[in-house]
Amino acid sequence: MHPPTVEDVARAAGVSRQTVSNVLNAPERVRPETRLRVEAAIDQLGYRPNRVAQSLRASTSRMIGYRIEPMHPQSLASIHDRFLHALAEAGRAADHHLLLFTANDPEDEVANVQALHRAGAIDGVVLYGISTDDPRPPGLRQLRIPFAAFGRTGADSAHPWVDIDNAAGTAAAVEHLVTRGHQRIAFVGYPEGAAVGDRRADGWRTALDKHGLLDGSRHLDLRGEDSLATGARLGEALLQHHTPPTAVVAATDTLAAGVLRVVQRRGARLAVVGFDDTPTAAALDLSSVRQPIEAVGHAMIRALLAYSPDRPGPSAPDPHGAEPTSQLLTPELIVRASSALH
Amino acid sequence: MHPPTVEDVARAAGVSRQTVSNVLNAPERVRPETRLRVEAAIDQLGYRPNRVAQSLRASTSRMIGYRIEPMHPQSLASIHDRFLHALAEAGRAADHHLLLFTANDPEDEVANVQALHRAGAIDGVVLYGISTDDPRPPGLRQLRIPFAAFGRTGADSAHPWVDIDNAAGTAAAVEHLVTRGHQRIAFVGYPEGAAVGDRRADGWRTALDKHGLLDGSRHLDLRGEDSLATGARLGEALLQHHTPPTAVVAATDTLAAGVLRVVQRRGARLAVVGFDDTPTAAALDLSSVRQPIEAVGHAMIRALLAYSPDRPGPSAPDPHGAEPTSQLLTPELIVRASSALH
DNA sequence: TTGTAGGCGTTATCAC
DNA sequence: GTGATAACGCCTACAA
Repeated sequence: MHPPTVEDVARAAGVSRQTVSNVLNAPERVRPETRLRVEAAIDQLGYRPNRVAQSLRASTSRMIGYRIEPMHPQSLASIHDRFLHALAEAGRAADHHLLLFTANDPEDEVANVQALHRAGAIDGVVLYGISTDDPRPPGLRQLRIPFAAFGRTGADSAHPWVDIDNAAGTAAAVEHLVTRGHQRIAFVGYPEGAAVGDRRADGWRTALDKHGLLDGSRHLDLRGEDSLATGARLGEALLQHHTPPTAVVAATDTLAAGVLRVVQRRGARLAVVGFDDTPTAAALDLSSVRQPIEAVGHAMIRALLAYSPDRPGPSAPDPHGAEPTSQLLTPELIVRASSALH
Repeated sequence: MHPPTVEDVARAAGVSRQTVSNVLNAPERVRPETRLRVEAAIDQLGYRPNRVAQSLRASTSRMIGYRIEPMHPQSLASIHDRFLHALAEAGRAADHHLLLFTANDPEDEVANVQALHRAGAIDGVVLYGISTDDPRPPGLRQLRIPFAAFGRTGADSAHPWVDIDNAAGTAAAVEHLVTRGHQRIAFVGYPEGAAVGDRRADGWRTALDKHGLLDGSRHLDLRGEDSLATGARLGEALLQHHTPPTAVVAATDTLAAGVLRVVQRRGARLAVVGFDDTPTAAALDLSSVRQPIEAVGHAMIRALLAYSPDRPGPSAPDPHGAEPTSQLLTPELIVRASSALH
């Protein structure tokens, strides 16, 4: 009726509980013939070690917390789905599972993580959508709760993080456009101050400068919130400029889609490249910079688990003092019609 | 150092462990003054009951399994993100959390659910994307693992499910279009045989019939796989028909987006309504039928937990024999430019 | 090589 | 009203 326990397996195999445990955790210590008998019993009963009991015993839940946010309605589909799947897949490989929770804001997230951690429900947490002055890294560090962050804050980076090279992404977009003959290439991005947005702007600026095109394009740097409407508004402004650009690099697919809408409505000729390669980009035939999100997920799980070894013994070096295993991954440009037709 | 336990609280409050437990689980049994002292100690130490120990003790993990699928690349952003958040939120209200796992296919999913269930890691599972002949409901039923399904299979419905009224959704789209004066309204959907697709086609057909418009539109019923390319191809076919429609109801936003692309490319006048109200719909200014996905999430958690009472004692009636608390929820049409301009 | 004992943190049961 | 005892299933010493 109830799932079998070691006890049941032991009885079935005619050995003691510990022999069963040894077969599972230290097979070399048990005589082959005994092992075979025990393994047969395990198979026959369909025995699986009870994870809850294991967790209690080891004071390790093998669970990783993750806050699932309500989707921002004004923004397009994010790459969130892909990221979550990558995390789950990477976790599986390390015999860890994801535990989803909700929160109202970053402070609330820290509080909920602390509660879950104290309750032994999670060993650590993966942070998504890090902002420049994100309160979560310092908060969790102070609580000594293991975590890994997707993205970097402004100053603090003395904890595991994984990030994509945003500047390299926009730079690749510029390279592509320059190769296709564009000279005046605009940038449409977030307001200055957002770390991700600033890095994407940097990549655009640096790549232009490398080709000696910065002087002709520097004034074509427009910013606004991440929404379709803003993209459309900024696109409009670009088209009405007295020296309009022939191409635009956008900081997000959402902004790019807004620009694209204006372009199509006006029948203008303006190459557009977005960022994130959301499903919408494919739908719009929009060239976009694709984040290697699967690799990010795997790197984050690795970093998190390295940061918080299974059982930090008292003699082991303080994991919080160890050098974090952080990584910067390079995105890839996906070229589609929006930048390749004219 | 380590999180405080009942023991610590008891010591701090000068009572025994059980009194602490009573304060938490049967407050009426403890003298008010003692209770206050214990509660103060709990607050001061920041004590949280260890969920793992609770789970072991109660043989209930208060975890709900959920398979996270890799996103289908050819399809647009799904409503998956919203759904997951709704589930997590609803779970929180019931003191349950979601545990994410991966699987290669439905059979593998059942196997993984069984493993997790035997291991005591989950109490039940929420099924997403049910197809007509889905192997998961019968499989899980046979394993006596509690579950709730988003969607219905062909025959079997003797288990908790929540579904949206797909026919009502397309019918609402038709009503809207008829009100705006359209007479020939086409349908673009999945190949026949898919339960969801068939129901959406039914709604279209029935609504047309109600207005006596079915004869003029019956031939405008095109099917194909759920992709942008297919949508574009079918849209093309519709435009070149000798009696072309003036409006189209699509079974998904993906198909609708494909149609829309052709419409814009050709400058044709054709109203389009999609289904799912994905973020892409907003990006394309595409009217779309929106599923009340938050309500679905809540209903599913309710159904699942009602289906699997906390501790099904041997004397309790077999939960698998109880009447399932299933629900059909009505979607809502979101009108945008794609169907409201002309 | 195999078996015996104890405890991870919680709560239900039963005395006091 | 409060406190001792036992048990959930597992694993890690230690002993045989």
